[in-house]
Amino acid sequence: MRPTSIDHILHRQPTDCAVCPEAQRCWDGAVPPASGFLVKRHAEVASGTRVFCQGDRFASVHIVVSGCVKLLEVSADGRERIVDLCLPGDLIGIAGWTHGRYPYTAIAAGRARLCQLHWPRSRPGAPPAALLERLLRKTAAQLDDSRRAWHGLPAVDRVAAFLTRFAERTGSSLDLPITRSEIGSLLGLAEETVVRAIRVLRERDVLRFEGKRVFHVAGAAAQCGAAR
Amino acid sequence: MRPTSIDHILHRQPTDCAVCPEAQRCWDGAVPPASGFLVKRHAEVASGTRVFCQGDRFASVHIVVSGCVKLLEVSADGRERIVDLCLPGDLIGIAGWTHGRYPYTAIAAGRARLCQLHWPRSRPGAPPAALLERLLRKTAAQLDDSRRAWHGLPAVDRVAAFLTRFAERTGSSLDLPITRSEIGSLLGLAEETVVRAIRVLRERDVLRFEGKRVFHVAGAAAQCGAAR
DNA sequence: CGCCCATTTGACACCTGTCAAGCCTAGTGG
DNA sequence: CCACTAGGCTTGACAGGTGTCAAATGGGCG
Repeated sequence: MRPTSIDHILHRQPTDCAVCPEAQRCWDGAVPPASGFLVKRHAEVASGTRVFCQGDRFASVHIVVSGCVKLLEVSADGRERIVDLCLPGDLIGIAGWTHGRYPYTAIAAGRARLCQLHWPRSRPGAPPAALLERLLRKTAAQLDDSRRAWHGLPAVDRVAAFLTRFAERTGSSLDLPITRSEIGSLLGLAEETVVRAIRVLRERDVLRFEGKRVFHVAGAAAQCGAAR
Repeated sequence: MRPTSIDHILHRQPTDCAVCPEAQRCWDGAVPPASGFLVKRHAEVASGTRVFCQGDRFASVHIVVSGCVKLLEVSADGRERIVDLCLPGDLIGIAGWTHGRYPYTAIAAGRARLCQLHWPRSRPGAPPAALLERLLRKTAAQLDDSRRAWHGLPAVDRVAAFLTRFAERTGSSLDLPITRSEIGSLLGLAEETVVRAIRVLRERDVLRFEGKRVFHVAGAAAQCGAAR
């Protein structure tokens, strides 16, 4: 499917997150009204929709409300790599603020809903303090998460850790919105290695296939530690 | 050497970064006076000095001014891992703000100078907006950097990328403040693999040993791409 | 139906981790 | 000054894990 841009959906007035029932998840708690938490709420977009593109001038930050967004980076030598998979509550594009341009492309993986933060255009007009504080907390948490990556773990454990984390954040029953190849790119593994790792996990009853693409994860973290 | 704590050095009055000649590097530009950029400047500490400890209650954020600080994390299964190596300009400990406790231990690797940010104690009294903005920019940049990691690269390329990045930030002649074993922990490689990778790079004339521990890196990134 | 792509499986080379041993340097104490 | 030690560094042998290549299978969609 050819990726389509998200731009045509943006003709809305800003909404104050204070009146949004889902603000709890986005901001890790309630937000006070009229303190700068203004967003444009997007309609649900189809899988493959492009939120922004690597190299585009930074415009604003997005938050994932539902679904899943993948971040793709094309490195200097031309190889494409999946940098991260963003789930509800995750910030997207904040790195572009510092650099002036987005360092990666964001594409919806499966249907997704997003909010686009209202971002001041003028240079001195930075976002208000209350918003900055939440953004900083969230970004710091994401930085911490990304450091806690799957360094040095064998392939099976890496895949198990990825699936466990994914399941924890989406519910125990999950329908993976990305291909094995993309999981491999994200984890630094070959596609075939991911397939074999998933087979091992299924044989260990850590994963159960119900129907075709629906998985069930049962205490993968515990199994992982016990079985090493 | 037994790690000593940094606490005894903290009996200083806060300094405004606006009057500091090194603020340029810390904040990526000049900072306006009296806008909340207050720090306690630490005297240079010896290698092995502990800045804060994993599990300690969050107190404040530090910035590396000179030298090098390593972040250690002891995971749930007891294994120790080097999470990151922080160089001048890097923020340390911001993750503790969100979590309430520091998620890793920070220890000086080689002599280091640090500044401790003046941090409000009371909950509503968050840092001022100008400071928050810079912190957010820096944290976002660090997040972006950490995502650009060495995923999937072969060992030689990973070590080359690490050394190149280190050299870029410290100057072309470098004296590594950490052991091969620690580099391995940081990159997710075995100590012996790091040694062999360094030997390969030396044979390729990417690295040159001058004296005993002094290296010279010559266009490792270019070599790396060309030689794959 | 026929094509395209994701998934899966097998064979095989080689990269990397593990185990073991020895060397080198700095620091320590006699 | 020298022996001694501890820890970092290096090397070798070897097995196992992982990437690569190749091919078959299956599902979705025109």
